[in-house]
Amino acid sequence: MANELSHNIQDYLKRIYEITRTGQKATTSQLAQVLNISAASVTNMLQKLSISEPPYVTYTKHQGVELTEAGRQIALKILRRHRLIEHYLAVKLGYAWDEVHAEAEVLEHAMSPLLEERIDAALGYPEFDPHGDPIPDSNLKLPDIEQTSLTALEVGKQGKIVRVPHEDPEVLRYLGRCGLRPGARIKLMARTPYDQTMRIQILDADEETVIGPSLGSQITLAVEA
Amino acid sequence: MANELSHNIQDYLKRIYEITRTGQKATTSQLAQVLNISAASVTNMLQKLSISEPPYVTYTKHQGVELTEAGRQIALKILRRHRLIEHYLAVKLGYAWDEVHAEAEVLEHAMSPLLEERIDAALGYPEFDPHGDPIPDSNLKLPDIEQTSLTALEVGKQGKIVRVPHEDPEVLRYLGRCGLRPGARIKLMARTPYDQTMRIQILDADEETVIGPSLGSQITLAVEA
DNA sequence: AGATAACTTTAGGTTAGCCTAAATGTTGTT
DNA sequence: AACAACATTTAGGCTAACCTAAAGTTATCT
Repeated sequence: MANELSHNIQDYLKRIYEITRTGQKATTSQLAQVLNISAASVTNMLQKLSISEPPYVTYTKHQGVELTEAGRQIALKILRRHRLIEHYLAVKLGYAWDEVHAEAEVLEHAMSPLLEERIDAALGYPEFDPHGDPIPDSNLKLPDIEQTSLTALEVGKQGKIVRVPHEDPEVLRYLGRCGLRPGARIKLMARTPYDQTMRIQILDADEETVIGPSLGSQITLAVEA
Repeated sequence: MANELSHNIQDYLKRIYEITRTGQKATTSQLAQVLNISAASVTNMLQKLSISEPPYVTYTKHQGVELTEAGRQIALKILRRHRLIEHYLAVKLGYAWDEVHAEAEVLEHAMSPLLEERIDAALGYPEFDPHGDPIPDSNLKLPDIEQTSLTALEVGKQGKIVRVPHEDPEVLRYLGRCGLRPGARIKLMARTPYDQTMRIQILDADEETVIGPSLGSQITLAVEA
């Protein structure tokens, strides 16, 4: 299993990375949901990934998985490709903000190291993709910056939107219409006590919009002083 | 089987197209060789392709296959993508002449119609790829031009190299060193009687080179008056 | 603590695409 | 026209990923 991992396995590792980024373990059913396959199939694969040589995840029954260092490297490599492709499509081929994800999802598995390098160079070795996500460099190091989610922001504070990772183009377009795009500077005006609905001012456009916590938790921003 | 054909099947159809382009049928063993799999597996697949709905090939035992119209459409679509990608990589990402094929071979199966259109547009809707191969347009029509192979050229006549379809980068580089690149104008000076070795003058570079019939038959050119 | 709900695992099965070995068919040479 | 050499087909198997149904485990609520 050492040499070329299947697309499938790469996808598993990518998803596990995404889920565990915040520190929690990735559970069987979470993975079944995001991969849109049965939980039984996930269990099978997780067991395989944990006994492979090298192991890509640490697995404990009923407890979910975490990535090993080997697994993390793979996940970061895919992530790098994904974000480079997104960036490239947006900048060089005129893709809309909401069209890049689906295309990148496929191309990330079909890309040679040479193409990765050429695209990176053509973009001038960017640090962030059009969603605002950081792009791991060729040594798979991520520029780590301090970020909060919109739900964690204090009322009255302001920040710049850095990431809007939703995969659904419709949601992306909706957020775009609200002014909630990567790069936009916003200020949290109010948060209602029980349902945590937030009133937000788009600073540069002089507009206001409203967002609930389920979407808001997925919006990442860099807090401004 | 009507909707999304597997990469594998697309590859089969592409190969059959290439082999049958000159009018002959594609045999089991020819396919086994170019696909680098066993003849038995090929037979299996050909039978599947001939009884699918719609059928993609017409198959007669021991006689090989030909593409149906449905099969031809698929093959041309792949071919179009392959050549667009080759062209794009060469022109926009600085790929060398011998690096484009391998990358295109993978990407052609991972490309959305949108990407195909964008790349086509970015290149200005080209008619030929960097190997000199014609690119089917978005309706899958090929610009058909009169071409001969080097082995069929009369001694003393001259022409422009249009296609050097060899997939092996080493061979491509070798041909390049000899001056036998797409676009080069050449003149056939002599052909030896028994082994058909050819002496060729590279017109614009004022060089001469020698080539045997096995390689020469793969070089396509447009005869000049 | 016991019951139920929610989640996870096991067991057994499917499909696509490949393989090898053995059987059968075709063709070219004498 | 026979037969060797080669090509093709059949038969039986393998692996990767998926599935469903049933069994087992953990968590929650009273």
